[in-house]
Amino acid sequence: MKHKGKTNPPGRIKIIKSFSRLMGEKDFHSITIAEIANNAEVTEGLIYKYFKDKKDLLYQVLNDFFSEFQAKIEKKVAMEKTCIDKLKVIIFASLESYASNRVFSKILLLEVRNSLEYFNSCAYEMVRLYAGTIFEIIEDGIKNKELKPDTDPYLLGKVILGAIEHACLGEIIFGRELDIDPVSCGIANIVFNGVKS
Amino acid sequence: MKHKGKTNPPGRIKIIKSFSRLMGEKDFHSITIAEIANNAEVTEGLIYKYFKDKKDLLYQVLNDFFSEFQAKIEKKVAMEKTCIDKLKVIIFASLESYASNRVFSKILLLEVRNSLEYFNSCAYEMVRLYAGTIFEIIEDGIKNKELKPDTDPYLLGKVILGAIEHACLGEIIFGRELDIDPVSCGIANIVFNGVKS
DNA sequence: TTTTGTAAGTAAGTATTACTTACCCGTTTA
DNA sequence: TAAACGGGTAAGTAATACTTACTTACAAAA
Repeated sequence: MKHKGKTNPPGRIKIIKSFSRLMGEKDFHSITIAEIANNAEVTEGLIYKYFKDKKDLLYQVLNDFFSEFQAKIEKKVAMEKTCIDKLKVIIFASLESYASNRVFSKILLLEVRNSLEYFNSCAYEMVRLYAGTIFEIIEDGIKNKELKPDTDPYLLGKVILGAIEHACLGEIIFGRELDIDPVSCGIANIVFNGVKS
Repeated sequence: MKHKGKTNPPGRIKIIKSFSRLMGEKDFHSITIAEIANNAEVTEGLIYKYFKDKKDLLYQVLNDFFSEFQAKIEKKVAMEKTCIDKLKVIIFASLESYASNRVFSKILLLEVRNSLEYFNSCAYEMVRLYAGTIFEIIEDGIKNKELKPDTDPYLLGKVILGAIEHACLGEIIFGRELDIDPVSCGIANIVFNGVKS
């Protein structure tokens, strides 16, 4: 009997909590199903009631985190008027989320992209939405002349996303603190004004 | 009896070739040791003569690729005079290498960063060298006034690295062709001149 | 009130897979 | 000439992801 996803029973919650905790301590591959089950005080079999396999558990956890992240971003973006301010908010809020939720950022930036299944998951659907809003903001910015007319919106989007990710990658991997403010201002300054004098 | 690394026997070469071939077809985790051994026409045991474990094999292959990559970059950079031209060359050459060697880019961008062992490997040592040269070029560019004086060299380096990686990530993951020229020019244009009109 | 269906959870497997151990054989070297 | 060593094999072992068959509880239908 497979779980249909209509309810959220205590066992499932315990599994997700246990797994998230373990992801804070080590990498995905070195976490075992037995470990997750023991830690959650359920049996191994129950994990396979709620999750297709180990990776599905990873994707569902990411999906939960990303929903929250996406909602926060949308709300903050809606409060800004100009394209540049919206993008600045996205840069800041993304860095803030990555810095404050290490498990989330570890999963998103380091653990899922290596397998193609991920790109068919619900989690990836959300990521596409997030990227989509960035592209739209840029397109609007080009239309209303805030941004240079020859800007490639997709490329600019990728540059911003890549900059955000790479700027906090070291901190995420090595568990260091990240000083969000100067980093997000720095990225915005580089991308909007350029570094050539 | 462990291998000391003084020679490069045919078995070792066959293993590396076999593994590289398989990495072109699927992700690291779904490649089995048995598969690598069969494909290389050696026994599983031999793999553990030359490689500590499966991940060590991954790191050694990456190291081989990266040496080549690094040498090519260094040579091209040496031919340029200005900081901006040097950075442009790095952007172009990096994208070119990622696009022309998918196994290399898959390993570097998608398969190694999730485990801490990698950051103690020789391969990572080379990556640090590569990043180091970028930082140095930027520092020189600030000193000789090519770049704005308030530029944070480390942050700019990360933005460039992140932009390069993210700009070709989709193509690497989904095996699509990448049109290097417009992408590398586009990144350079964004980073050097900014997008604000 | 009985029955029936279903969701939550358990217990004991199985098959796969990374890794080990003990060994063989030819070349060099002390 | 024997010991050491490098390249390679064969047959294990231990661990770990995943399965299958089962129990219990409970709610709705008959």
